[in-house]
Amino acid sequence: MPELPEVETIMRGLAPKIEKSKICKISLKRTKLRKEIPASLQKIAENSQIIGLRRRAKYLLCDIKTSPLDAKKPEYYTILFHLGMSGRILLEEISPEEKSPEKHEHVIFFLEGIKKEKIRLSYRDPRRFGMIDLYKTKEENLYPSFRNMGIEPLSQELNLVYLVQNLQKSKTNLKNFLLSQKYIVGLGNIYVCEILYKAGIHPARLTSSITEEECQKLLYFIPEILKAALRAGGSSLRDYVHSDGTKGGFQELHQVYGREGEACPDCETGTCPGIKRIIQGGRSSFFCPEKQQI
DNA sequence: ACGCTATCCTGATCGC
DNA sequence: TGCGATCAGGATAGCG
Repeated sequence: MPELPEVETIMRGLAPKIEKSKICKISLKRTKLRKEIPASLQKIAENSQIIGLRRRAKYLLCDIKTSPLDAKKPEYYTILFHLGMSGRILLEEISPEEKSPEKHEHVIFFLEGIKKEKIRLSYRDPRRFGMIDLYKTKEENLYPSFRNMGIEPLSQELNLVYLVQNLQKSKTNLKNFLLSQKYIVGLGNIYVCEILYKAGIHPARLTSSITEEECQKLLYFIPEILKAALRAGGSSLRDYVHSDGTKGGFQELHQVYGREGEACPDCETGTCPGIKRIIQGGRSSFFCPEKQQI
């Protein structure tokens, strides 16, 4: 389940290898993922140059500059990738003919790097929860996914005023608030569970009941957990791997996620009953009933 | 307008 | 051993 640290890690691994590359050919094996891949992708992006890679929320964005055949001005587009639950983007430095597509390999980009090397960039996604889309870069903020989207958790925008105001505005519990992408982006089930555990706040607490002191803990642990996950290269549970196929290591550092029944790492033995699991909004929440009281 | 629920999908795992 | 049931959950349409 690629969340902010996983997408950022993939982006950082990919960027130095494909920036300034030319997209020579795009091979579409299946066009229906979570939504239809636009039919214009090949026409617009083939023969374009990759200007840069970015991450926004859990989206990986690839900025391209087209190469019109006639004397027209180039146009700037962004190819958007979302990895859903099981998406991977894998980079291999091989010629196109050296490898036939694997199962669940839906799209393959054949690139030529700055040193004329051949690069095969493939999008694989067994569960097809991901998406690939295209829009004009300057119209990015009109793109549906980016309208009404919250702020980046590692930016200065995440501060006490912002958090207090939005917690008051919201009428849900803290787990759903952090997961919704409406206030803060990039957090998924794993990191929300880990953040609430370290902050010592029960996931079912109503947002309106969160004190200023608790806000300060959230403001500390949201970036802290994300940065620790980035240092470890993300969390590899099922499908997530880096663009070179290697795994992240943060799953070893999960304190509560997926650890129902285990002892709470922060509690002294005795009264703590260990990690519990509840369902909120159809999703598992892992927490310590001793540290995180309702 | 907001919050909640169902939906999409397949591989891994569990229980009989 | 085999096979059906269950679980995992990000974003979003649709409902109340």
